[in-house]
Amino acid sequence: MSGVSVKDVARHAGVSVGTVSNVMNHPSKVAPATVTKVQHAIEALGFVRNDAARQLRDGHSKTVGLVVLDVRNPFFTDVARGAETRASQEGLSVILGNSDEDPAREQAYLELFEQQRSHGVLISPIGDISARLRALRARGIPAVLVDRASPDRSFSSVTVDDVAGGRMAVEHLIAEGRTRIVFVGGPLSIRQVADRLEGAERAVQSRAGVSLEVVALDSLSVIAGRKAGAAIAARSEQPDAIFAANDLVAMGVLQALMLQGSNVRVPEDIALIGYDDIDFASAAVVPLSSIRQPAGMIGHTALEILLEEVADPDAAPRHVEFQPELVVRRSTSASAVDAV
Amino acid sequence: MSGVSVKDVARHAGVSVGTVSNVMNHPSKVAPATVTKVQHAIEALGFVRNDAARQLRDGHSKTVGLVVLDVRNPFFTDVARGAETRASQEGLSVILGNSDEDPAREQAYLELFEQQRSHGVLISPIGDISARLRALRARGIPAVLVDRASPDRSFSSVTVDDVAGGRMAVEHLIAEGRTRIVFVGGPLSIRQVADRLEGAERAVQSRAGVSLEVVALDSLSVIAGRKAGAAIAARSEQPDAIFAANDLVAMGVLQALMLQGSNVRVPEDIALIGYDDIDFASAAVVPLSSIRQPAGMIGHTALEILLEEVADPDAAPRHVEFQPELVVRRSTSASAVDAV
DNA sequence: CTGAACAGTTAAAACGATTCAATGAAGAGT
DNA sequence: ACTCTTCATTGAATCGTTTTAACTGTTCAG
Repeated sequence: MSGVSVKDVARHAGVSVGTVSNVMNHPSKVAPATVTKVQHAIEALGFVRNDAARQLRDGHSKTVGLVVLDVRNPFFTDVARGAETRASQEGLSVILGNSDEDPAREQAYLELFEQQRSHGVLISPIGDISARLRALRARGIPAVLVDRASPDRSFSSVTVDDVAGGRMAVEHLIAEGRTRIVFVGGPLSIRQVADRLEGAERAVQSRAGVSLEVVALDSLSVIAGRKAGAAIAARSEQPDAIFAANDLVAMGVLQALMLQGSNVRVPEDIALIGYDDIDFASAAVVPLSSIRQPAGMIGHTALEILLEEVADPDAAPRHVEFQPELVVRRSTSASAVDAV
Repeated sequence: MSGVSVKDVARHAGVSVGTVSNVMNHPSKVAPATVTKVQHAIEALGFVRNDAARQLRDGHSKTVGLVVLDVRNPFFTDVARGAETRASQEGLSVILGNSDEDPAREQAYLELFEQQRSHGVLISPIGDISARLRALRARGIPAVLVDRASPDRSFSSVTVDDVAGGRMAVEHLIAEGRTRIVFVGGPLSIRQVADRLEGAERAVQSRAGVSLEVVALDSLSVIAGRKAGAAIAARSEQPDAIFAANDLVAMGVLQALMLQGSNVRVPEDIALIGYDDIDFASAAVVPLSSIRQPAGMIGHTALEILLEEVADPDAAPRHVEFQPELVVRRSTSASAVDAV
């Protein structure tokens, strides 16, 4: 039922299997008449190449693995789309893996990509996986870190300057006259979170009379943000500004602050700024100020670098760092004309 | 450098390749002492199974393909997560393909899954692909339609009753006293959109004095919604309610209506309801009423059915239909206590 | 003490596409 | 008429795993 192989095509077309293969992979090496003859046979038999066999022969597959922290975060789906666009130009497919911030799942995906002998791997790591990535590299599978540099810079990376982003966010809050600032985010083991916090701390250090408190979360989700927001809304002494580690968290915080019964006004009582500038930020209850990152560009660039490493495995690692951008909307500035 | 094969493991452990394979796949057939010996060799050499070879041997891969209309729509990422959860219990991986509502890309993904001899395919189709799916089935790759039934019911499907959902949305608007209703959505070639519209029409038919106008879009995105919203805001004669074909569109419409300069109030002047109840709906400028679909459940169930079909290819197609649920928030009812 | 049953292991035959060295055929040049 | 190219095609080997049939001991029932 399912087994139509090159052999069948060859027989049907009256040529050898080698010729059938050439028609598909090096048509220029084959006489035009033969090409059409073979193509007719392929058509007639409904032949579809068995990718496993092809992969087995040439050692690696036509796929690129991408492991992200959270598929539900639009930032990462944008990264994925960027990577996919570039990949498809090379005839590669992107396999999207969702680690959900779980090191075990991250491992499982790397294992899968290794078994599949992927062309390469793009990863936004959660745990310390340099050992694992080194093993992959030894096997001929390069890796590019996305949204996070490797501690020892031994792997290429495409990042956004999260420290700068964190600083921009908090400097903006300070410029708006805020002094009691809370950072909401976590886990701090995620480098992006730690960096944004570090940026925030630096912004505060240079100013007298400004305090920064950290509310740690165990995941960067709307739900976690909601919980933190509710806790803050219930306090007797409230901060006058909140910097959320990403927009999902910010949306959750915002929901909690605006709940019926809470009498917190945003931005009058508490200013709120997020991070990523996802599509939904501008459509929030109160349009959300945020730090914009060029997500699609990041994916695109990461794949570009990966391709270079495939072509030249011994090339020195490259580190591309994009600069984030402050987007001011009403959640931090009552008078802001909301950018869209 | 990369080539550690069973043969190497076998030599290192002093056994035959068959035994190595048995250690990995049927450990009970092998003497305990031999098992540990082989495992040590695997460890020592850093052996990782070549999936292509395995696939080649047993005819099909350990992956399931999933093609969705739009990865950026949280509804679909939720479906994907549901499917992935179930799949990983069976040791299968889900390959997520994004058709972006483009039939050509949809084709490309099906082609890929066919070449990879996937276990099966879950698809939320854009074009008419029954012929293509029939070909897949003939090759032993079952398909389950997600969020859309096949016209001739020859393929299993997991759907939500979109006609009922559309009806619920518009009946709710009518119950709130609205009479000049606009449906914003498209393309109508997408069955979900057509069904939701049909439901809307049915709701209107039964009521006198209620009109329904259709504003067609060419894609279900925030951007497209924004454009439609702007056009509606600029009219001299405005509708008093808008039913958007999904939440992304609704968010776009909402952004446009609330722009500085527009003096449309939601819900006072125009009530707005979306579809899908994505996480962000409750965090919108004006919390968004919507029609909730059990996204994760849909993915989970679709995969479940797929597994059944893999086990028994001749089983009759199954059709599971979930019922949608109305979620009322402030965008349609000023007095609503916003559900979260 | 023979034969059967059984456990553990092995060697060899698949799976299907690709590639490369070898072969054949057809012209071109002398 | 002969070699020399050039072009098209072929056949066989190869990739790494799994499986099956065959083989070797060993144990045990009769």
